[in-house]
Amino acid sequence: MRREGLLDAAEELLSDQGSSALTLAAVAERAGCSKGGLLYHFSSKEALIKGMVERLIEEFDELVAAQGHDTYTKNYLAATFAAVRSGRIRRWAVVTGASGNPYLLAPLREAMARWHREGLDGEPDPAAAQIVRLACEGLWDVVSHDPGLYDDSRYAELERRLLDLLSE
Amino acid sequence: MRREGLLDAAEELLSDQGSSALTLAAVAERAGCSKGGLLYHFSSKEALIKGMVERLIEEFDELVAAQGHDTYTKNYLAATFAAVRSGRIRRWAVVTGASGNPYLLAPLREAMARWHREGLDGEPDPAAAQIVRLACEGLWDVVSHDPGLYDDSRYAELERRLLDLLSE
DNA sequence: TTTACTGTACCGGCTGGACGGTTTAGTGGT
DNA sequence: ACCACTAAACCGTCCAGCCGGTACAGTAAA
Repeated sequence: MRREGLLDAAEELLSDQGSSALTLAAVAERAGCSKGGLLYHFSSKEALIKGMVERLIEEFDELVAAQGHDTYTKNYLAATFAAVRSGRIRRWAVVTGASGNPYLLAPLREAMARWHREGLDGEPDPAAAQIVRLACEGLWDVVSHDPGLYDDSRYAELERRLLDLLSE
Repeated sequence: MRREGLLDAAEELLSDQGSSALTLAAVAERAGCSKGGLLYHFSSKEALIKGMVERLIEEFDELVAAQGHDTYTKNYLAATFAAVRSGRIRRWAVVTGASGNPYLLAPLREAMARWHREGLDGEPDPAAAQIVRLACEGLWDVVSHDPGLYDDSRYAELERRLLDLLSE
C-alpha cells in the first residue's frame, strides 16, 4: 500500500528534521514517488497530517487492546512499554507535525482525554492508576527527547515497579 | 522590558493558534510593536524561539530551586504542581514553536536529560523518584492538551500520593 | 548653552524565495 | 478503458529578513 509508505515517509521526515521539513515535495521524494502521486492519496497537506494522527491513535488503541491484562491501566502500561522499547516512537514526531493547526490536534486531545479517563474509577486504586498512566505519558515524552536515557534493565525495573503500584 | 513582552506575545500566539501562526508580523502586532522593533531585539525568528526556550528552562529551574524540600525530586514535584496549578502552562506551546528546527530543541533535550537524572541515584528510592518525575512529565503533557481533566481536589490527592511514594 | 555626534530603540515598506496546490500531458499494468 | 500513478511547468500567497528612515537621550567639545 503506497498510502502507508507515504505516511511513513512523513513521520520519518518529522522525526529526523523537524516539522518545518514536512513539505509535500520532501515527503514525496522520501517515499520515492512524485508530488502528484502524493496528492493522489492525500488531497492536501492537512489530509496527510490527519492521516498520520488517525493512524497513530488507531495503532496505539489496538496495541492496548492486544494486551491480556485484567484492567485498562495494566494494558496501557504494557502497551506503552512495548512501544517505547521497540524504538518506534513516532508519537512526538506526529504531534509536532500537527501542531500547526489546533484543528488537526483535536483527535489527539480527544484520545488523550480517553486514555487518562477510561475505566479509571472502576480500578481498585484510581489514584495509583492515574499515577501509572501519567508516568507512561511522561515516558513517551522523555524517551522521545532522549532515547538513550534508560537501558533495558531500567525499563524492566520501571515496569515492574509501576505494575506493583497497581496491585498493593 | 520590551523583550519580555515579545516573548510573551510569541508564547500566547503559539498556545492560542498553533505553531504556524508564529510569524514575525503576528508576534509584533500582538506585542503592540512593529516588525522592525521585534527584529531589533531578536535578530531572527530563530533567535526569538531560542529566547523562549531559554526563558522556559531558566524559569523552571529557578522554580525548582525555590522549593524548600530535602531532595531534588520533591522540589521538582512541588514546582511542577505549582506551575500546572497556576495555569501558565507554556511548556507545550514553546516546544511546538521550536519543533521546526531540531537545533532549537537541543537545549530542551539537555534540560530534560538533567531533570530526569539529577541526583537520582542519591535518593532513598531511585526507582520511586524516577516514577514521580515521569508522572510530573506526564502531567505537563496531559494538562497542556486537556486543561480541564483534573480539578483542585484531584491535584491535591495526586500530589499527596506522589509525595507518599517518596517517603515509604 | 548651543552644536554636533553617538548609540539605542523602534518603524514600516519592500523583495526574493519557498511552498501549497493545480493542471496538463503522458505511462504502464490489468 | 481505467486505475494508479509520473514528470514538470506554473500560479498565488505568504513570510523572513533587509534597509532606509525616525525619535530621542545622553555627552562632550566649543
